[in-house]
Amino acid sequence: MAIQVRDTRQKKAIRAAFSSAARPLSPEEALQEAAAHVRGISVATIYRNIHALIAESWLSPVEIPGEPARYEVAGKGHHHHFQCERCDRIYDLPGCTLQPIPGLPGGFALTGHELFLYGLCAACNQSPA
Amino acid sequence: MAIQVRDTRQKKAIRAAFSSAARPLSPEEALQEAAAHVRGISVATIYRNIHALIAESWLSPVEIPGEPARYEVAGKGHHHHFQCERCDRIYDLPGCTLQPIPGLPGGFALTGHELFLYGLCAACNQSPA
DNA sequence: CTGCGTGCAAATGCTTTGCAAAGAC
DNA sequence: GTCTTTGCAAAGCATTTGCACGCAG
Repeated sequence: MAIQVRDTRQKKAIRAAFSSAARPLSPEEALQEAAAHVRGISVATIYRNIHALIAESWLSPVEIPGEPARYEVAGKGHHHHFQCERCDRIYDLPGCTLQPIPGLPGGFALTGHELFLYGLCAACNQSPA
Repeated sequence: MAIQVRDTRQKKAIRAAFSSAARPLSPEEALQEAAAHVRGISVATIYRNIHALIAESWLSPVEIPGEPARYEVAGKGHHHHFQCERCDRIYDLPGCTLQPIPGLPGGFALTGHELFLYGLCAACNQSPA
């Protein structure tokens, strides 16, 4: 599959969905957003365009432990994510405050890290249990 | 599905697989280990017993971003994991050195975290590229 | 003996892919 | 018009489940 180059109305809608979202979206969420502007858009198209946009470095994947991946517009620099345990939405957290990593077993080489925080988002935190 | 209570030869083999492993195992890895002792053991049995052992708090799941979950024997206390980018194996890291988490957006409540480190394990680090 | 647990195979849920038709340029 | 991208439906994986037989207690 070569990189997609044409600017179709589906691709525009998908870009718009991610651009206007304040948080990483799942393919399903992106589909719903995009479907509001392009009726009949299919999931396959969402997935194909997500991959194309990643190849263009316009999107980057946000892999959540034990959950389907989300995606967000690239270029935000190094940061981590917060998942709400009630609504399952993912939020961006500014920056990375990780201290120098300690005691790796001998012979191991470190190249990167991922940090996830869990809790309640503002919306869920305020609403009744 | 009620908790499984019988000590079948399959369950023994599965427990043995995780007990003797020095690292979290995927269901597939557990199957291969267990199959060496119980011929004809099926994947379904692996999954069913993994869930039963989790319900017994004997196993705990290790969810990896973007990868099928691994499982390890429970009771190790709070710790994190390291994934080798070459062989994809997961290793335990002793303890948690995470500093108090900083600037959460207003109204958010923190309840937990997950940290993953990536790099090369000792074995892969020494072998030719 | 009496069921619970197993193996098998069919069923999921999410993601990917083949193919003919629609549409970008 | 040409060649890419779409929509649909079928195929893939990892995991789950239904069912009849086999084995633990």
